[in-house]
Amino acid sequence: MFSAIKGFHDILPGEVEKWQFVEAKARKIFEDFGFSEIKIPIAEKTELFTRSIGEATDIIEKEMYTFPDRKGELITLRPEATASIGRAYIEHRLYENNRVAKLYCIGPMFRYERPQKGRYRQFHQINVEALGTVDPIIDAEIIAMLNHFLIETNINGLELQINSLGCRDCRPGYREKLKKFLEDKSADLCIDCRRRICANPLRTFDCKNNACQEITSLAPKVLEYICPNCAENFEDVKRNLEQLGVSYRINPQLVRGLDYYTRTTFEVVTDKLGAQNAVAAGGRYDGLIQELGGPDIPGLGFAIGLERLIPLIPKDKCFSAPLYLFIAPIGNAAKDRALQLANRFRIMGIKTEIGYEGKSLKSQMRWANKLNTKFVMIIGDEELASGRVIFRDMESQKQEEVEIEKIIEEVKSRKRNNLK
RNA sequence: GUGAGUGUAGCUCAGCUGGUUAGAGCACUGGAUUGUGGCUCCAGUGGUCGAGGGUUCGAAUCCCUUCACUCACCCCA
Repeated sequence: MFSAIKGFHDILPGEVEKWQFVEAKARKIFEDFGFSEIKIPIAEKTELFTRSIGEATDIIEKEMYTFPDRKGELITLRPEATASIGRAYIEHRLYENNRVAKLYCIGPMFRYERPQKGRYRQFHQINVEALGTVDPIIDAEIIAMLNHFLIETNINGLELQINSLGCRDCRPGYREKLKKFLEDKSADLCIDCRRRICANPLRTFDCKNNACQEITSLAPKVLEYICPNCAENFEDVKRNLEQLGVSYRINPQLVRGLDYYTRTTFEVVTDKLGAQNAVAAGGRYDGLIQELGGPDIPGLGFAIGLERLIPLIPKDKCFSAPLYLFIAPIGNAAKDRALQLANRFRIMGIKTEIGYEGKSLKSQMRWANKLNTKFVMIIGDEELASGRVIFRDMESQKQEEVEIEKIIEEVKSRKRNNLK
């Protein structure tokens, strides 16, 4: 017997309705905010990711699904979407006609990690990117949009945290200061943090070790070292968020894992998910497009982790359209007729189901009940002969014999009047 | 990659320190109700007890190996 490969999951009916709900909400809201959907390949040349994400990150070092294609070229299943969107943006010169490109993208990502709660090898993100402006208005706009989206999905208990990481001018200086601080204390740091000092000192802030946290809480904070431009920029973002009524908490220890982030960063966390608590996260990446070989164009964006968002959504908010009609045939001749009738209803846009396999009427009624249908149409030899079928209202338990054509007309007119 | 926990029916789980025919609830099928759902009652279908090896008169139970899943570290959405 086959099972899905480790860390890959099926999303079954009953669960998939939440996904549809979330995706529909995202599309509607993002379009209202002026974003357009972009569909991009799930695989890219490996170098695109090694260039953008950062050589020292775990994603590049050990988490990518990389393989040679038939000609020996290295291909990678995308571990994140921003690099691909950046590539598409440059390749199709989306910067030429539009001053600002506002894009979103929904789809799977792949990282070869050990699966655990909220972390899978194939996982799904909704990505949002705005390329082409440094205006801090758009930082606030995007965060406000994310905030609005999360409110609309009926999730509570989320916290929005923001920070600024500085720009390419001021970040290196801060990085060195932090590095020096950590080197002095390295004897008291855990083994992972000692490794981080060189690889990515900012990430020591994310360590869960108590001793490390005590030390990093005393470490110099980015916000104290960013240049006046970055500081002013951050003030603009905060002011705009306040004016939009978006509540946030400044977390001076908030850093991002990917190398390309600059200036504004943000993260939405929950306490209901266990260790993987970031539901959505993002920030600015002003150097990325140039790094990928494009013009020096700034950008920012965020990603929502759907496997993390969806468990938080109350189940009763999402359901598929209710079944309107269940046709229960008795006998083979009735089955053919049932199929023809069902087809007519379905073409009219009426959600209709049929009983299969010549099951007993009792069994079909049970099934119809389970499907929560509004009406059941019973059609057997007698009905076939008379041209009148039994039409049963499941809720009121009342049923009547009606001519087939009459029912079709009746349903049609109800649909016209939007009575379902 | 490291650590811990769990694998018994389609699902959720019982099964005591090894003891002979492996259980319950839900679900499914049939009947009570000859062609009528939800409630009730009765009956039935369904299991190589994750896999392999070992100890033993005897293993779902103890030991070893292995696989899978889960959670945590790491990493990150």
